[in-house]
Amino acid sequence: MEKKNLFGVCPYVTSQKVLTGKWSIYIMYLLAKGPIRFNELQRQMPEEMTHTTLSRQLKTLEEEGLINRIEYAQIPPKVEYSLSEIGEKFKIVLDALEIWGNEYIECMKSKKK
Amino acid sequence: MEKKNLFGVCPYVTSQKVLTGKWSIYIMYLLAKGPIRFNELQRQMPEEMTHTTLSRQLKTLEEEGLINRIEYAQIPPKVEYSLSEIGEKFKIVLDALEIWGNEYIECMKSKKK
DNA sequence: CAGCATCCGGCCGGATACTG
DNA sequence: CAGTATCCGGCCGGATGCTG
Repeated sequence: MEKKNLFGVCPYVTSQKVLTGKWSIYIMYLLAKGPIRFNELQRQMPEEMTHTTLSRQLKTLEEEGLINRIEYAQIPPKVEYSLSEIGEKFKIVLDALEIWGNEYIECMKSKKK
Repeated sequence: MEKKNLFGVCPYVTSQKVLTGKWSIYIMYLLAKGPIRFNELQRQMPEEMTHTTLSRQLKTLEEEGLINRIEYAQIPPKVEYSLSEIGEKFKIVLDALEIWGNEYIECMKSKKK
């Protein structure tokens, strides 16, 4: 039996692809709180990252259709990012990740002793 | 304010790290069905991948504590992989991913037209 | 303020070959 | 059957500098 590329077919393979970026989950988490501007977003990221990197990640997520980018025609420029419709639905994944992530952290702590 | 590495603190950052591997989600999905042997696992993976690659991914997941590796002392060798306790709890994430992944796939289909 | 162009280095996954 | 050793190429993220 021929093996196939299941991207766009299997939900797990597809999700994996979307979540590959080093920051995608955290960006989605921040956007889930509401629309946010570029610089504010960068400030809230957990680790230092250049705007180049953040910009690239956002562009990828936008191309994947997870987020919306709204540009206001003004000086200085203002751009707001927000979750798209399908991005909003991603919140159930975020919820699950939050629960599991906390359990995992606890689990690791108790093993280190 | 100093930015910090929130691995082991923030559930999202921690989860992201764990899910970076190109195959991690699908492996977890297959293991969630029950214990499975190495070769059988490889056969069920969606795309062709060498055993070297699979072996490395499994080792990583094992080091992270998500899966158990049980080696049976026999010839020919037999090794079974299964979810650890914290790995079992990961199922809620898998469920969320399955739901969202399918919605995402549908969403993309309708946009391509 | 937001973004792009470009360069660079490291890491990760794939391929091949060998071991018990 | 399962795994390791080694090499290699590509991709992705980080750094820097320029644009409107």
